[in-house]
Amino acid sequence: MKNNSLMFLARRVLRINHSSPTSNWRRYWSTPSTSSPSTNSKLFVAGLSWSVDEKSLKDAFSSFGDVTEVRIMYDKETGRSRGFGFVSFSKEDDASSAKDSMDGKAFLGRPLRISFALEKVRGAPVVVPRITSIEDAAARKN
DNA sequence: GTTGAGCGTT
Repeated sequence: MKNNSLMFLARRVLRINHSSPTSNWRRYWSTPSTSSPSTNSKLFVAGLSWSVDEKSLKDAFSSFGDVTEVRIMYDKETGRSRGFGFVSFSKEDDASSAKDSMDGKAFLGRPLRISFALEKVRGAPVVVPRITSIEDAAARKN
């Protein structure tokens, strides 16, 4: 029937426009560049009170291990904290234990939200996966 | 004197 062939074509179009590019976009957002988030020794710390500075943040995390870097993002104009920052440990083990025990815990009146940081490096080339057309992949198979 | 999810260089 005519409708059957139309549906067949429609399904193929949907597969081409949806399935493959979707997985490419997922990979773009979930794979920053280098290491996987689970092996990251840098923590993303949000939920900070606006009165928290880098010193008090480092003091709070130093009990879990060697803190190599503490960075809080400040507003460019007002100079006040933006409420989140990054804490690096020399050992991933310490970062992991610090995250486990500090995540959700209140710090200066606000509950902390901690997760492993994405490896964002200024000047690093952005890895954009090539959008491989499904026709090429299918043609290569044959 | 304020606001409240988030992934970056003030």
